[in-house]
Amino acid sequence: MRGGGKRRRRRGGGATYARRTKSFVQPSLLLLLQQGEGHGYALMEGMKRLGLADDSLNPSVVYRGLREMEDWGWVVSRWDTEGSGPPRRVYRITRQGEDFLSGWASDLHEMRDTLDRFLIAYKDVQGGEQGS
Amino acid sequence: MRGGGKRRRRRGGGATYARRTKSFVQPSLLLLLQQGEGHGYALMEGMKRLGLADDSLNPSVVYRGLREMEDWGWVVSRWDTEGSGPPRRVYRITRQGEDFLSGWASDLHEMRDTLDRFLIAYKDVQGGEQGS
DNA sequence: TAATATAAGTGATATTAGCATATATAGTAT
DNA sequence: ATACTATATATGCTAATATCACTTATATTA
Repeated sequence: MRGGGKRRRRRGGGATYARRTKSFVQPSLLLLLQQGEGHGYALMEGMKRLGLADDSLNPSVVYRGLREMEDWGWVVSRWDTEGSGPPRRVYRITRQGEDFLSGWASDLHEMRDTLDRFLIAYKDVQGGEQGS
Repeated sequence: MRGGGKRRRRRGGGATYARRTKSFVQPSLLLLLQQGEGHGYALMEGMKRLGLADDSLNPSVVYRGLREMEDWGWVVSRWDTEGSGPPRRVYRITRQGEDFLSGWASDLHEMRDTLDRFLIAYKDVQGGEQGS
């Protein structure tokens, strides 16, 4: 579990591949961006809408997550000053980002399977020894 | 997701309830201990056997996880010098530990559901735009 | 003009994970 | 006897990650 093995070679910006399974925010952002470009605030709302985050999600996590991914080349951004309200930094996913998301998804799939094994084992134990 | 809400009151040892969903090692250890007492090394093997960890699991994570849980009162330990090989520190889960495991399990259940939502959404997007 | 919603950030710190290494006991091979 | 291997527990240090508290700014509404 946990990414499966020691693929710990460093990337350009200081990130490692091993971090892929850890954060859930970044893959969620990439997932939303694959459905069309968007800015931080809207993406944050989108995560809540899809049930990928709740109100405890701090905006700083989103904004930092996006800037970080831009450093790595998974997304690119531009300023949007049209419309009302403060200017928005609008992000678009890159080809690299899409590739990375794909790998991330399979790691998360593994993680879900591990969680399933845990939950099944837990239920088994619970069922088998009610009044120890 | 991520434990649902801001239940961030501090515990005795400095741990927070919010950490519950994070580590996967400690709930796994408690799960194994619910099936009978055991020492660190054996528990580590047990985790691998159940598919809850792979070879990348560092023993220090297990040993520190156990000592930490002893500080919190989820487990108690004794030395076992019988049998061959070096002495083993044998752990047993406490009532408190069982209660905590139960809450941990429901957090992990939530987490699995969130992962499922992500994976389904990802599959949908993948299916809908093959040649963008 | 004050409050609210929207929007994007930064600085500092807390938490968690991982790597490298140390120590020790007992069994097996040379 | 000595070296090697498996078992067993543990600590120090550092890297990675998450979270908290706070700042800045624009536009709308009361």
